[in-house]
Amino acid sequence: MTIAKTYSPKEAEDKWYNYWLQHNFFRSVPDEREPYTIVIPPPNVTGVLHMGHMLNNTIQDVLIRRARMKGKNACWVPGTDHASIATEAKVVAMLKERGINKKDLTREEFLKYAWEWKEKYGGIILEQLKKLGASCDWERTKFTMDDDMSEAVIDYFVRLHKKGLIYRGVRMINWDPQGKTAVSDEEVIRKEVNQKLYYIRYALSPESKAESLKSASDSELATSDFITIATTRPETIMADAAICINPNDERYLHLHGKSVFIPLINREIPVILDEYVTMDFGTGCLKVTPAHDLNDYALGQKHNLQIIDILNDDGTLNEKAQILVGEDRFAARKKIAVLLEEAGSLAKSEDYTSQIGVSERTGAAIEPKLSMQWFCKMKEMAQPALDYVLEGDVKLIPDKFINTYRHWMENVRDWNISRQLWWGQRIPAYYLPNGEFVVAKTIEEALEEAKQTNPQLTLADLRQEEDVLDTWFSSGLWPISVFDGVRNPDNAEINYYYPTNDLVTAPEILFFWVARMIMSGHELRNQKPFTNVYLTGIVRDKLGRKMSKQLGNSPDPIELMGKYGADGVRVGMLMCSPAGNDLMFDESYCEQGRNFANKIWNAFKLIQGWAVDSSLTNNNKIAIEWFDSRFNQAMAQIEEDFKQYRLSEALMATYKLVWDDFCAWYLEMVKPVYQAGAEKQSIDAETYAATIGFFQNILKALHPFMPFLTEELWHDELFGEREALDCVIVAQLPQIGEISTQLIAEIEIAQQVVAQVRNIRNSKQLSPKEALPLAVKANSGVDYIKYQPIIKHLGNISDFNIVNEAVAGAVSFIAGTDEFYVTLNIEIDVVAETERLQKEKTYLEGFLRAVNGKLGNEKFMANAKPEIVENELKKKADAESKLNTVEEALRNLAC
RNA sequence: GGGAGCUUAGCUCAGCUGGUUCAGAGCAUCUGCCUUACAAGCAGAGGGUCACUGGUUCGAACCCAGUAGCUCCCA
Repeated sequence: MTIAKTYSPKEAEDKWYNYWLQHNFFRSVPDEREPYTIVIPPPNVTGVLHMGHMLNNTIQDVLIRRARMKGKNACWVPGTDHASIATEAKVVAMLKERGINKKDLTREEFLKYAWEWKEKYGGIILEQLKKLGASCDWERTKFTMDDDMSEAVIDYFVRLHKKGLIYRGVRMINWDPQGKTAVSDEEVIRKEVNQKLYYIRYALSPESKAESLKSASDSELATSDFITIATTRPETIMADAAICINPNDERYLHLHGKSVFIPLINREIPVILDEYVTMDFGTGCLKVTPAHDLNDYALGQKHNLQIIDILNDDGTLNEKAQILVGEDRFAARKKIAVLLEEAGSLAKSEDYTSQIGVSERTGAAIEPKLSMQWFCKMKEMAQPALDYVLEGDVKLIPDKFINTYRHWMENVRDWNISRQLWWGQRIPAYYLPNGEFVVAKTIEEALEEAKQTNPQLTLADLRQEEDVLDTWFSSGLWPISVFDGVRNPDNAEINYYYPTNDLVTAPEILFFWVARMIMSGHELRNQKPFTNVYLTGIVRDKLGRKMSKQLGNSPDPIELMGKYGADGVRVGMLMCSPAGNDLMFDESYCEQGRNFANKIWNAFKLIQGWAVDSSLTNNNKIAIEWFDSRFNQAMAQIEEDFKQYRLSEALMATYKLVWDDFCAWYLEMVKPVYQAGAEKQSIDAETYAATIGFFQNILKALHPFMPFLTEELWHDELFGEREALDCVIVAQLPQIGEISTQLIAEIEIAQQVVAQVRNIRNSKQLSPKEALPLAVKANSGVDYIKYQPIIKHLGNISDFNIVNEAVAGAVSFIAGTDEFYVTLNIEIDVVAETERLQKEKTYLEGFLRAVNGKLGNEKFMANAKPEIVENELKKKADAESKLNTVEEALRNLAC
């Protein structure tokens, strides 16, 4: 391999991704190994890759690659969902550009265009995932509207309907006037908006007026002539069915049993009494509009009020409004305010902020609307789905989401599953001429069933429901349907892969999706769909704002990978992503990732420059033994981090192992002194072999995080000839070997010594090239002779002596509990040195006091666990020993 | 309005069962270095009243109560 100075990811990425594909490394088929399965949260087929996907899929890829390297049969199933509202909206827009109006098309014609659109743009996001390195089994790619997937959805619908879990009914639903469809409660986003609160006068009817004269209070809100209501929606007054007041409201006692006229259209409506009305909001008089408000609807039901729906499906006013017919609801609001003003019915208007619901998909203000819809009963389905989580069969990571989950599941309302769209699975309900319907998988089966009540019926008499099912209804089956487990519940694949292991998704869709998969898993298989749900945070910019197209604060993932390399971006994403917490993303994390890749590249370059000289003996036995221990220690730590899904910590442990332990210490310990003129630097055979072995293990440890760089280096000739299938992607992670904690601890002291010497050089402005003499007066059991070569080499020490007495006139420092002396050729600043030592002495004395305080405290001795007491005793001994050393050093300085 | 969570260094976060020489990491900052792997680097350093107030305890970043600020979910 030719040696570039820096790692350039571009070629490596394309090369190795294709290589992996060619050799089927992502492919999984059931075998005798333990399966490890992840199903991708299917991205919206209309989508393009954003930072949320990057995070989500990086995590999945790390998990799946690691599983593969642990000998599991790793299967990551990719795919997309059909996103009915979003996709239909895009197709409608596309048609509009071509001058085609959806209304002029039949359902079949429209679907043809929609599929055409899907074929053209639908695969983009999956292609983008490949750039990231996603090791999905692409042969398994699924789309929620594939024939088999749709069939599963229909089967499931029929099944739930048979069990009485699906019903049809009139309900107040969330209507999206732009998408012209109902949306579920979960798809409505609450938004704070500035509105106006209009105060409108309703005239009392003549007989009401005559009577009320007697009892009228002097309230200006309700004189003998009118009462005033406050509303944010004056355009709906034409749909009013009553005015409601609180029976306890003393201001309005005179209105009990009276009636009033709606302004402008002069329709008479009753005044009703209900404690529901808040007396201190607005005027205490509430206009009741059952067709256009959820609460008013309930009130209307209770008081048996008329329902007048004055809105069309697109949000314009219909004839029932009598005035402003054909105007959009928002235009009508402005116009009616003017009309009311002119009519003298508008008392005043004031600014008011309140929350309104907007459609998650189209952004349109949601219109509460009465409509016949299909519903899925949630109570029965929610209970077992809640139990899976509460009993720990399904683990939410982090577990703080259990509370949220429980709260939602315990307060869940029936799920509106019908959508007034064409793009999706059409509900398999068939209406008979008499208005009844049958639910069946096909029209033929429906006819069979219908014939049981009316044998005369033919296919032509049946009319299929126009609505399609909510996309979540199909994605709720995802972990089962991708393995064909709905249609063929006992097939080999579903039995092998299901339940899946880990699901990686966003907390935002805990209910939309996660809960519903648990429900369908329970319903269809009496099993959980997955064991662990890893909930990622939302990717925000460094100001904490959610990344969005409108703000333009989201970097383009593809450009980002071009700039920092896929590995760099993966590292960058993971570095700042503790589970369940939002991450404040900043490009500098990717930069750090890129720098890390470069560091590894250069460490490799160093080793590449070595050549074995068999005449040399191995002087690096301790270094080798030490790094071996450190490596094993780190691997154990990383294993633990993964068990707890602390991915960012696992990455950081790997990062430090490579950068600090391997590059900064190990390589510096063993690296041959530069031999001028030599093409390669001579090194003994044992050190060379050990180092290459370490490097290879490091590549394995790094691979899940940085697949491309590691694969690139894995195939270098440095490691000898490789078989075609000998790739790090399928290499097995090293077994965790023995860890000598003593060796690690002692090397740590040696490292401290080296750092202190360097520090002295630095602070005295001495050149690193100037070798210094060092002496140690050891109280501890550390065998410094053993570490002498390392300390001498790394600290650039001329002589390293072990002494029994303090060295006069030297700068001293403490490492561990031992005192070290560096003799300098320059005058020692006695004052500064004394001050430094004095400071240390004060600290140690304080520390010792605290420890002695504890040990002298009867309650502490009585209550603390024995090992804690023992520890305190050790602290005491150590501190006393150090204090002696410092005091001695001070005495030395004084003379 | 109801519920949940968060607040630790300039930034992003660890800190497990209250007890290690426990106040940590990475980045950023500062100082000195173009030292034959790497300036995308090396060597070293500084930086925190653990949001605030009280309580429990021999001992509190950690447990409890209250206060403030922030975030999310539901209505």
